Amino acid sequence: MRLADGPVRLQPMPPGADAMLIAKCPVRDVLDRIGDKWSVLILKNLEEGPRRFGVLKRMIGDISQRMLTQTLRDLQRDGLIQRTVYPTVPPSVDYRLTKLGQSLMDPLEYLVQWSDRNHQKVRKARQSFDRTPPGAPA
Amino acid sequence: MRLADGPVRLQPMPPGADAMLIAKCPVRDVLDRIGDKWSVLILKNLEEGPRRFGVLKRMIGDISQRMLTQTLRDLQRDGLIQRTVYPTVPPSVDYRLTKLGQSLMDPLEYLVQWSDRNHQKVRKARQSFDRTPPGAPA
DNA sequence: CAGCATCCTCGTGGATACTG
DNA sequence: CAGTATCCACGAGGATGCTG
Repeated sequence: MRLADGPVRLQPMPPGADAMLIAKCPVRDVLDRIGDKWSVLILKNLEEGPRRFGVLKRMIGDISQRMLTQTLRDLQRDGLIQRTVYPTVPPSVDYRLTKLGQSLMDPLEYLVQWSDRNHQKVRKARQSFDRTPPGAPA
Repeated sequence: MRLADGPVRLQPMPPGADAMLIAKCPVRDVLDRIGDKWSVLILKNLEEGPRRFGVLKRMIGDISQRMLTQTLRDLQRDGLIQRTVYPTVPPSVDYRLTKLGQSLMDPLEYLVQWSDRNHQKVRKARQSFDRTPPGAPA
């Protein structure tokens, strides 16, 4: 796979050039987007169809107005969702997945499935680790 | 990425929205892990086999010692990688994927594939968005 | 209704120095 | 070699008030 634009570095690089290594990694474009706190939640909510701003806010519940606006904007910027403004009074706006956004839901679904099947194991590993820290007495 | 680790209920929600709660969404466990800056890069490097600390550091190049140590410990805590200490002098430690960790690579691979195929579209959408901001003159 | 503007907290992660 | 320990900059994200 391509984590970098070229082969993974075997030797240290001058600082700054290495930052580009990650910056150019395609999967980081995705992870930086869906890795944030709200993107996946919003995407999931839009999977069933167009949703208005207020509806999204109520559905998610514990998202601030600020973060909803900002995340929606970022998703739109990346071409994953489309924003439609209806010139009514008061204004109405809805959001929906673009084709690109819909296509992202497929790989995302695999991740969700893995999570559903394995989150218990992760939680158990976590508890076990916390009970018996690395520096534990023999 | 600040994800809630406990129950989060600020206001009453419509029925059905409860499933969207962050605290109850297993995929958050995964995104919280792989969504950080280094986890995927490390996991990818471990895909081919056990790697020692110093090797990982050189392979990745621009990761600080602190973040490599910390991310490795978090991955270990979640049961995704195994840490093996060889009591040599000087000490030698290697890391490898657990079965759980390996199984995560599959859904991750779909994400990587999607990224490789679509990151150009994302970048273009981004550029287009930045050239023509939402509040652009009619 | 669907935002924008502002202030502020706190977690992530970088830099550096030290050690068994 | 494989870490710890500290300090610190930055930005994500929460709270609140205002607006077209």
